[in-house]
Amino acid sequence: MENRVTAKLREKGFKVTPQRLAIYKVLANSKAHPSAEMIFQQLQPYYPTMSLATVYKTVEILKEIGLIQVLNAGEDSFRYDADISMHPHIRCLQCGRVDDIHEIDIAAFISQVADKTSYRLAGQQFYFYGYCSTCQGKPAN
Amino acid sequence: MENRVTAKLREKGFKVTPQRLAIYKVLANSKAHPSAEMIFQQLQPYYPTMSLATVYKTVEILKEIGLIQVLNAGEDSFRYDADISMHPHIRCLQCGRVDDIHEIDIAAFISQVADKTSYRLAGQQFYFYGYCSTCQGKPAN
DNA sequence: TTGCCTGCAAATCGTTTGCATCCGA
DNA sequence: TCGGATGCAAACGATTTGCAGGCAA
Repeated sequence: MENRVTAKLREKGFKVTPQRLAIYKVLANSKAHPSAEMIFQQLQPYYPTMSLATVYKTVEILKEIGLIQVLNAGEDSFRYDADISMHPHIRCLQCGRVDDIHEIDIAAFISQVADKTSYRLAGQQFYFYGYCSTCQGKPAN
Repeated sequence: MENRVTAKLREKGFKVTPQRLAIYKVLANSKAHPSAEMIFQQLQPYYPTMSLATVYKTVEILKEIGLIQVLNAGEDSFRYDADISMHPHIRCLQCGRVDDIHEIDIAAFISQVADKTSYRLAGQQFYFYGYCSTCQGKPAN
């Protein structure tokens, strides 16, 4: 896995640093779609001197070279996902968690859009909102 | 049109002010999905003393009472849409404009998701990205 | 060795908040 | 009249930027 990252970074002319590998690793091993702050917190124990700025600079690079995708699920911060396959996301309006939705056939939907629009399509993101199974049992919202 | 806004505001216990009507009117008459700043700029000539804070407070209320929806098309700011029907949006990666996509059958897609997820669904947003017809003719990206 | 990278701090920018005054009901 | 609304300025929080020292190649 890190071979792919290392290769891609070198291929695009970027240096391979421990920080960059660590940040990618966090994303690749997580299903939580962490924000920059969450990545930072998670690496804090292992890279005590790492800066939040480095996290931001790194995710920007990882996005540019196509190793991750950026999510914007209506929150005040961005989230990052190392799973670059085309899949919808869903965010719990109560606890804020963001989950993947897999095994959905999106092709028909996209080709419909491609037919209707005069834009040349380059990408898409689908966001659903609701209440996760844990939060459905809880009180107010 | 403003009757509906007036009625809804009163019904929910909010006062009807010129600022609120003006802000809604801007949204209702626009296809551009303006941000708070854009709404503010557009009203500046007619309401020179209006504050950006008022725009933010008002769109929050309009969203709460279901008169508008909030868009988050991967930019650094939110956009607002008085068309609360369920429709995808598309943003030009070159010039930044955001357009509606209508006449798309979304029902099948949504019911697929409803079947797959354990969430109780409450809403959704679909964003497409690409290059608008104007920008397709231009140079670099 | 050399230029890109990191980490720190300061700067930005969209958005929110506190508060005194104002105005719709 | 009176409580909610406005407008101003300050506060906030996420993200970006400038720069000096550090490290990958």
